[in-house]
Amino acid sequence: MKSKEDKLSISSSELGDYMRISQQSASRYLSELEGKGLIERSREGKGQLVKFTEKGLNLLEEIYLNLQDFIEEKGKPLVIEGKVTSGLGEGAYYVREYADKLQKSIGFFPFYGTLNIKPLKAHPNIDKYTAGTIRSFKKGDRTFGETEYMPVKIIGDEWEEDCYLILPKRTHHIDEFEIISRSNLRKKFGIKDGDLVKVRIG
Amino acid sequence: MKSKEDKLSISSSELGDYMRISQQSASRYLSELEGKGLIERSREGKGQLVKFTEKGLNLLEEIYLNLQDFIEEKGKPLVIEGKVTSGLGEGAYYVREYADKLQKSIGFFPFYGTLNIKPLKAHPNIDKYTAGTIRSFKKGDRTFGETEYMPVKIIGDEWEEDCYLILPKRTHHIDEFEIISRSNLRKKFGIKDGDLVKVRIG
DNA sequence: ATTACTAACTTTCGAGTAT
DNA sequence: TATACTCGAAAGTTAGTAA
Repeated sequence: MKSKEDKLSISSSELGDYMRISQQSASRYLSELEGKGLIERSREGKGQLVKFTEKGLNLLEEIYLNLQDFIEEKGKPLVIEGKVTSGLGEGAYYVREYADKLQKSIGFFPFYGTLNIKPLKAHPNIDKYTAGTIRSFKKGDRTFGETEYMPVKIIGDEWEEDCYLILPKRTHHIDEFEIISRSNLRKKFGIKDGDLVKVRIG
Repeated sequence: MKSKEDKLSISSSELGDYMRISQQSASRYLSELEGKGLIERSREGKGQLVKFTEKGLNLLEEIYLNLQDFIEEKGKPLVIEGKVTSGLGEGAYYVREYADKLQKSIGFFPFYGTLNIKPLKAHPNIDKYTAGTIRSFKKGDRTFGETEYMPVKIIGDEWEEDCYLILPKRTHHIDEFEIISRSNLRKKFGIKDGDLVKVRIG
């Protein structure tokens, strides 16, 4: 397998030997990876052809980028490209509830809405860029969960704006960024769903 | 943890939350990693300070380099720097036994000895550069195991030489390269133990 | 607060096989 | 030859605690 696009012809016992596990476990591993949609298989007379799916390659790349981020000590900021989406439309409600706490943390009173951005590809984990945390709190009988935030620059075709990215601690790994801003960016810059923007972190 | 040299202050329950496992398992993981010499710990009042050891960082780097090799489709050859060592001194004996088979495979009759080279740092797995295999065989009651080989260039300060690297399939992962050559390289170039050389593969 | 032991409980593994 | 199922054994996980 010289290229990541290649198919690999391997039998379950060869894989077992290579991994120093039994043929049975190797067979089971392959079938689990297939079940998770990470690889595709096709039976051959002797052995089977195995190749990564798009999803599998993305997972590998995510792991790779996380390691890269850790091992190569770059001062370079992280720039992630993504597509503007509508999210769940709850942004406005939550920002309203968190607004006064946000103001204390980030220094401005937020626009009642979020810009949701879905990254186009795998990217390293951004947790470590966290600048601060808003502790969980109650209003009446409703509990609002802990949320981290970090400064980011949102970059469009002909504009850019300093904003904050919020990272609710509970709903980890939806992989959609929620951006808090001073004003309505959709109106200010004429942004609409599907537009490509960059998020510069750090 | 912004740098790989940093210590991380974390409690076993924080780690458990982060990994979505129990506090007990997080504690066990840390203690296993410590047992394997991959991390160092020191108890703090609240939590513990954790940092990677040299060995741990090397393991991470090896994983990283393997992924890099797979994901970034470089045609660049792999160059690994290492130190000449004496190995176990068995080289001469084994080369003698494999000599006629080696001649058929690599096209020249090998010098009865190997140059052993110990890589200075982590490097990607070189299995995929294998050019051919010498099947296991018997001589009298002695069995000689399967061995793979690949062409490499050994590069010293003021010289270089085309050689072959042999990869005995049984004794995987000693992480010392054994080099087969046309003549006695130690004599030819005045190489001695501890000298730095480069191995160019692919 | 911690870390980490013990004792259940749960999951994973692989030898024996079926196909 | 293959792959892959079953099921008893081995390994991993965690609730309950001790320190």
